[in-house]
Amino acid sequence: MEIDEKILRRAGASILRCNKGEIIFMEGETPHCYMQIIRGQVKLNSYDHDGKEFIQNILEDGDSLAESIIIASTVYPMNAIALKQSTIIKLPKERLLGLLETKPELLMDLCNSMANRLNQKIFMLQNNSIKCPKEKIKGLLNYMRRFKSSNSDFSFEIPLTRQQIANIIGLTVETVIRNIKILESENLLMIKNRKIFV
DNA sequence: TCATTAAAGTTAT
DNA sequence: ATAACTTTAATGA
Repeated sequence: MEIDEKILRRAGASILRCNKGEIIFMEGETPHCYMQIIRGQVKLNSYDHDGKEFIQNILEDGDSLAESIIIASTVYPMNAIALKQSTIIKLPKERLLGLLETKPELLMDLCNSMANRLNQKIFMLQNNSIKCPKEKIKGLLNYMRRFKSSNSDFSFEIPLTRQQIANIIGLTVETVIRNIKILESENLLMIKNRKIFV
């Protein structure tokens, strides 16, 4: 979901700047504003009982932050933390709802974006229930390059660190590293300057 | 087999 | 320089 910045400003949006590592919202808080990243990178995460991080999503320029939660009128089920210095535009919930009423095109955008988010969740659920770590990693990498051509020419760079991959699929970095090397030896990916290409 | 721990090497800021 | 990330190795569940 990306609402034109001018529209948001006209509707009374404000700007929030945050530095790397800053918490934008936390699990359990009530959402008051629609938020959209103008520039930057934000992760949505949560922690399990013994503090192990689970990354739910990494969002970038133009992405909205957990819009389904505002619409559902619940409490945030995850934290949002800036991964880079970021500029975020915020619009109070009531104003967002007003916008959606006056601009029905936005409703369709919202619908589309929620459908995509739902698809992503379905994928993650299926992929993360796979036991074999190699297959889990393969699944994630394959999902990331879903809009690229199906034949792998190793032209798509995975924009994740190994630690991030591990925290998305619930493995340790070491296991991710070992299996990525196996996948490389099987010619299913390429490593160049520590970056993974599929 | 994978997680954990520790230690060291490499890259980015 | 210092932090962040990657890698290897040993050990244990």
